[in-house]
Amino acid sequence: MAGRASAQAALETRRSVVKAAADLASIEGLDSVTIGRLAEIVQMSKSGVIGQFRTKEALQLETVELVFADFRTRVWDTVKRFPQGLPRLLAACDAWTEYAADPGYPGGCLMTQVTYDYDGRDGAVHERLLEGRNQWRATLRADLATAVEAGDLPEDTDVESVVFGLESLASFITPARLLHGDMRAAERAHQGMRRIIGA
Amino acid sequence: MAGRASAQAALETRRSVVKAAADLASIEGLDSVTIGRLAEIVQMSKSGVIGQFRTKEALQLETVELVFADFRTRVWDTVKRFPQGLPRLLAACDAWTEYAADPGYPGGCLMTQVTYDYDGRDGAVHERLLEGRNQWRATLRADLATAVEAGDLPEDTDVESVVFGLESLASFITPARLLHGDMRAAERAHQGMRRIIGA
DNA sequence: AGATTAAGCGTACGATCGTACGTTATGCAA
DNA sequence: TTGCATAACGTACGATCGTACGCTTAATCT
Repeated sequence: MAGRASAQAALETRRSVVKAAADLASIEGLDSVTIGRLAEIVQMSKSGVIGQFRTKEALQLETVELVFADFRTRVWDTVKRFPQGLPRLLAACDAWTEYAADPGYPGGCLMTQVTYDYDGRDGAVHERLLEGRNQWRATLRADLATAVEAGDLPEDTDVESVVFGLESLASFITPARLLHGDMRAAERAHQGMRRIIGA
Repeated sequence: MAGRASAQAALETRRSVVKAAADLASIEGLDSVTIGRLAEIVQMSKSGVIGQFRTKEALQLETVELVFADFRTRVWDTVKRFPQGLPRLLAACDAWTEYAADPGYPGGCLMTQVTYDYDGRDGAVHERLLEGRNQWRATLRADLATAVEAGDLPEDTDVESVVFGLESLASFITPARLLHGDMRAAERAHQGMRRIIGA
């Protein structure tokens, strides 16, 4: 069935391609995702796939956007109603570890995968990734600062190091699960987070 | 200069290829390393490069072997003289974070890179990686168990979760440095490790 | 109804991928 | 000194890569 000019159907096509790209990327890395393999998965021609995005980098960027959207939905949306400070921080630890343990992608948490894939590269994906992660870091920092001000955390709390620790623990859930077969990775990460926060 | 049959010279060639592969892999991932690019770097023909290893997977495995050798030299060899238990564990934290911060590869710690690249894949590299990492984990577990027995750590220490925490923190040094530009990532990891251990 | 727009297809391109093969040149053993 | 093993070469192969182009077809708008 060639050539339905319905903008709505096209949008659905885009989404299915991006979803397939995310699935593949979670296993092999976003940079190893190939137009040809995507075309096979979504049962389209290569030109039909790339035609939606004009360039591969645009497809990668839209995939990253999906990752952020997922993270926002699964983590931020369940936490934003909590009062800023220690309560929201602890709620974030819950939602965050839960998300990393069951991210909805076959190869584990795509946020983690993309982070380690593009940390040492240049380009638009690297830049967008950094921007998105910084937004989350800012939230964590705000919660920590508020918690310290409120007296819920010790005065000498090293905010930057705590943020580092939380991100570390969340990021190791995927390899612990996939490589070492650790099915309790999420709860270990959660336990570590509490210890790092030191509440 | 084609065809020197000196086994010694050939060994040097192998090493230079593997070294180049490690350098490249630290940036783009081991799976993205290409015979052609390696040939360019070491100034050889593609067939000359692959001829040393017969297959690309063999080259990848030998590269992983180099990574383990480096880790052994830089971390294990500097801590193995310490008495098993808390002293060796703390020494390991020092050497480990130091290594991750300055691994000698342009794209950061290759051990980390390979871990996140192959955690969700099948194959010989995945298997070898798991084996190598498990060896290190066994050492950490032994130190923790001894430390608990000796009364240096609390009785209720969750050994497995502490191991998880230490590996997490070490693994996030590279992305913190490369992505977020955090030049103090190693000391943050070190600080976190002490907290996780809870000594 | 006719014109316009755009989704998706098919084909083709130049590059590069990993690997196989035969050749050449060298060092070492007989 | 002759013969053998092998390091490295050059070439070639089939696949696959990302992308460009033109065509067909269907939905939308005048």
